[in-house]
Amino acid sequence: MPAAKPSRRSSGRVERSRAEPADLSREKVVEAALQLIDREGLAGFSLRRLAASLGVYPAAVYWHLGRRNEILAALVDRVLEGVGTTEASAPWDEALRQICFAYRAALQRHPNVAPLLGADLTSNLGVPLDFVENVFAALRRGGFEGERLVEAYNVFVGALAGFVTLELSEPPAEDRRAWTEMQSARSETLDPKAFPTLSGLTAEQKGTALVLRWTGGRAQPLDAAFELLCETLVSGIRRRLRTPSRNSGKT
Amino acid sequence: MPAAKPSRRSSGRVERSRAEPADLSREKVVEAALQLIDREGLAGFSLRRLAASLGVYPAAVYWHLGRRNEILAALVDRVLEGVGTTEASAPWDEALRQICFAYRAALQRHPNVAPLLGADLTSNLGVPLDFVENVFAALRRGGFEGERLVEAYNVFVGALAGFVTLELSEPPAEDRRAWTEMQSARSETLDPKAFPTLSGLTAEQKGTALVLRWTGGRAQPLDAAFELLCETLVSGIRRRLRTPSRNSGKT
DNA sequence: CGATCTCTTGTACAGCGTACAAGGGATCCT
DNA sequence: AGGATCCCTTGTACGCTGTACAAGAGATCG
Repeated sequence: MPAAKPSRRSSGRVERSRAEPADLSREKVVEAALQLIDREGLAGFSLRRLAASLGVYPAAVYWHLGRRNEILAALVDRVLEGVGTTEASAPWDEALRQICFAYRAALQRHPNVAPLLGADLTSNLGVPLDFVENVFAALRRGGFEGERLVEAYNVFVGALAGFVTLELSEPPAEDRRAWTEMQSARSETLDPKAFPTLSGLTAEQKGTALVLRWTGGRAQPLDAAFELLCETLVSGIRRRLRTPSRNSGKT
Repeated sequence: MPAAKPSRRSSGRVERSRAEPADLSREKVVEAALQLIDREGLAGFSLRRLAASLGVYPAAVYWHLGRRNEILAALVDRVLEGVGTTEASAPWDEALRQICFAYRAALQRHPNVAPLLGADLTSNLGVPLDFVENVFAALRRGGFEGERLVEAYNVFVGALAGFVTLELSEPPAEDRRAWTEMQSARSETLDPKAFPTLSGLTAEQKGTALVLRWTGGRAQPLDAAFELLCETLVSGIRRRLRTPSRNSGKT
């Protein structure tokens, strides 16, 4: 005898008249997931909430997208769409710069997705291949081959993705205030004996320094640092081209 | 009427004779948490499992360490212990290099902790301040002041921490095989039209390239890439010293 | 000897990811 | 026309999670 209302053990569904067709699709679910995550953050995202936002039972979204990880991968793919595209005519270092800025811009549009890219190998399945292709292509145009090609690629991608994720990370939405207070207290009450350099910093400096800051990189983008990062990566990689390869005379 | 055994609704505790004193302490709990995370990975870590491994009810560990986030912050602090220390006599760029390698070595000892540092602002509370202090101190010794000091710091810390987290991230432990197959299938069946550069790579190259690889950075450390990253950061930051500051004539 | 403090027990709540049997409704085959 | 087949959704269930809190044991102190 099924109860008239689910009442307990929240079914994760919202009222919806039976007449409407629901009519889900992969794209619709991904779009709804993105909206939910933009609104509530990654922590506030769950299959049940996603289902509820579509007026549907959890297993329905499950059917279209599969497990949680696959949903997130699809999300990553959606967010990074087109991030790899560069002007084919651009010189290789210029192409790298374009990719840097496009990547960051894409994540700034959906900053709550950023954590997925920094820490979770799972979501790598979602990274669009043209992004990878174009980084490799640019480096090859620049003159990299073999081992050193992959090295340069890893440095570029690792530093870029890592930096952006770190920049965009936010304090936990729930106890945001407590966290903020604790963090700013920590950096105000520094023992000048133990931390001479740190205690010499101005409050504004501490407020924008990566580990010390008590606000996420959304409110305060680290634009100057990011530009410096790009230039550093490009020039460091270019510099590498000039150093002799161990195997230079081999082939 | 309490049941003789907890039986259902697993209490998260393991059998332990009442006589033993438990006798927890902050340090013991942190140590147990670290062991658990080393063994089972971050996903397999929960307050209940931690409590069980100590033969204690969950609320007991709660009492000593507080919420989950605070436990994780304590963990980060524990893992990064001493990572900041440099020879005071070392020139600034050498000090930065030392910090790079010490940071990576610390996380390689406990790779499952890595995701915490790349993505979660929460765990920043756990980063030891002497790490921050010494990066700042080195950069200041190098000649950085004001805005550019913080910029250089952010580039260094962001790229370093980001890269290492990315390098050490692993596929989800549960369906590791399915994931591996899917990922390697993806990079073998590349359309050479759409991805000419990628499909020209050897299997070994694809297996070590950051987004494409189907194995984590623990089995295959990206040593060469990491060294290149360090040199790139140091040289890029040094290069910055030579470029004129916008406000140069101001003060 | 009783009060206070420190630490642990025991239980509860709401929410989570995942799984699966069942069924409605359209479509297609014969 | 009627039945089988497929696509998609409903319902419900299981075991797990973080967090909370009242109650009590045991040591310490006045």
